[in-house]
Amino acid sequence: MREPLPPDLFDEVCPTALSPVRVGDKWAAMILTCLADGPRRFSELRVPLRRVTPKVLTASLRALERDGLIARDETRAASGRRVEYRLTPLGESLLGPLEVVCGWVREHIDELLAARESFDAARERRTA
Amino acid sequence: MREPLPPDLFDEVCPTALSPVRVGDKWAAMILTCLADGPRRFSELRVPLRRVTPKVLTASLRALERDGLIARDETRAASGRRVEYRLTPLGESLLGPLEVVCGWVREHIDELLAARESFDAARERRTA
DNA sequence: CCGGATCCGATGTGATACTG
DNA sequence: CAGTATCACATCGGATCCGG
Repeated sequence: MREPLPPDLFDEVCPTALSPVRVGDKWAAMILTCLADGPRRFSELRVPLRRVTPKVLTASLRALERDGLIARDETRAASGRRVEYRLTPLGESLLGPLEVVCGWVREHIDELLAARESFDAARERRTA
Repeated sequence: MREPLPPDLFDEVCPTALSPVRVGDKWAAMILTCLADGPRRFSELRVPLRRVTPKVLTASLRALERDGLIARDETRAASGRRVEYRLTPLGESLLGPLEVVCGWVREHIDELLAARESFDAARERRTA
């Protein structure tokens, strides 16, 4: 948690768009993962999620907050504004199931991609 | 499996739209569940999934087939056409994780709905 | 620093009608 | 029986610009 999140955390792994299993919207699973080991600031989350615009990140965070999976803590000080997001107990309880499906995807992503390629190739042949 | 699928199988339970966890598109998880105990014909699937139009059901089945999760078997006979869908080994391997997330939803759906209601009520107050 | 406002294309979902 | 064709609509994700 003390360490900042690496910028390439989701660059290669976790191709959410490719997985048949989704948690919340496009970015929700990554957000939960980022919060698994402690609270994070908005700008901290933007590092690994650098391909998402602020607006969309806000929308995802709001949706997770609405579901009671994360909580938002805002503190105003002379140094400026500080907003932190953290998992609620409910959000933490979702980490287990989330890891189960992530494990499944990691284990079978090759079969999945091969099946798609094969299917698309067969369709291509039929169209041609 | 020999028994037909009950028409109200998904009427109350499994409010997929309410769950933050999704498998494939809107109907994919229900389809996999229907196929868990054996192959089913297109028209058999339409019984529990009576709120989905043929076009959308076809699209869902195609998507699952593309991912290699189900297989499509077509046989033509004098009695007419017969198309059956069944889980592939890959599809069967997904049943475990699927049940894990379904269990989580069953266990926490009340907290989830309460959180949403509370959040929306607070937002309502702010707007007013 | 942490967003909101606005616009827009892509995608998902569905009703209705029709077909090999 | 097992789908297709067409049209319509809502939501999602993103680009861009703006604000406290």
